[in-house]
Amino acid sequence: MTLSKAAREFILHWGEMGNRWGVNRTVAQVHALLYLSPEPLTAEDIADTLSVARSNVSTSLRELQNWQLVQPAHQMGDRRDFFSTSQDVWQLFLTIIQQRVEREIEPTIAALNRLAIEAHAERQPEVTERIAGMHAFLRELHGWYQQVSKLPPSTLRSLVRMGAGITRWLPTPRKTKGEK
Amino acid sequence: MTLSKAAREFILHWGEMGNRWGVNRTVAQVHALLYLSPEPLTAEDIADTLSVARSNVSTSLRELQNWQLVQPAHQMGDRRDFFSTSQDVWQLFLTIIQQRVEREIEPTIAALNRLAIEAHAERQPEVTERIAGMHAFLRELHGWYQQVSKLPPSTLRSLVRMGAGITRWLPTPRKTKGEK
DNA sequence: CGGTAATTTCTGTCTATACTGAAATTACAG
DNA sequence: CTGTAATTTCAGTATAGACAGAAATTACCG
Repeated sequence: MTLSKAAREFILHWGEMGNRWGVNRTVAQVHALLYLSPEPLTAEDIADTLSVARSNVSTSLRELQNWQLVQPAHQMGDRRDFFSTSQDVWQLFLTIIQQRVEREIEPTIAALNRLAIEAHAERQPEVTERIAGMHAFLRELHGWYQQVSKLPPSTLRSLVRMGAGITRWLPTPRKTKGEK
Repeated sequence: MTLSKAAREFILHWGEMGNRWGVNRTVAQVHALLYLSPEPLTAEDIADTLSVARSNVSTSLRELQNWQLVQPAHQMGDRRDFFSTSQDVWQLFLTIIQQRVEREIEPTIAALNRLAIEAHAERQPEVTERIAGMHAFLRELHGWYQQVSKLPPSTLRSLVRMGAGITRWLPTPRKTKGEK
């Protein structure tokens, strides 16, 4: 399969972005390709299109499936696996956040909890204070995420669209533009 | 300078986290150390404490200053630079987000804008559609961020504390727990 | 049961980046 | 200026992680 210039550049840019956020470049590229593709693709399609080894694609697809970003599907009369990803960007975004929260934020909160206790036992008031501060912050943010992520997508999107305008509706209203 | 066990583990964990999010491990460790330290430290303090080369610390500090996370300071009668970082976790968080938005999100939005036009010119309706979808999503999120990041920290924090409870106050109220 | 297509796993190689130590530069005191 | 402390730059080395290709495994056909 051959890519248009725009598609190629999109995939390259996505690989680059992935890299900056700690995601393997090939993994990000495979995902970008699937995102662009109107139909599911086989691993071989992907390898050919991106010019990477078949085995590399296999590993990347596995990784994307672990992240729940890519699903395999089958077609009648074809033994190969076809892979696809959601084309709903919000859906993708929420999945990625959810995974990173589970894999990184939650374990970190647990670790900080333990370390705050340890620092306290070691009689290190400043260190205890800082670790506890970070711990409280992550818990706060995590609590917010937990609640917000459970909202129906439409509510979530309107919250985002509202932006800071939200403060307009709060019980102790802030000054709005134009007021003195 | 010698670290307590809790401090050492905190720094190591932070380095690991940095790594997962595309930040150089040493850079993250230097920042973690400064975060824990009650007073500003010299580059040499840092190098000794973390057991890395003095030059490596120099580069990491430069990087952290570029990210506006670390500030140099001077003390009377001492020619050395002393470095410190904010101990306000919210402050740190907002700075990091701001930097990543400027360096990565904004350029990506610009690139997607260009690529959507290009894909359209290439008569690739599906590709155009997908790129435009991603573009619209990032713009939406970016607009939200722009507004919210300008709120006074206290307002921001109460929004986070409120979590999904915010929906309670909206003009077209959603069902709240307990209601039918 | 073979036989074959598809896929995964594994091992060695390669590459990008982190890191060190030395050299160069800067800043400043006397 | 000259000497010394502090810092940065730079070139070479080391290392972690990405990747390819071969071998092994799996799935399914007749």
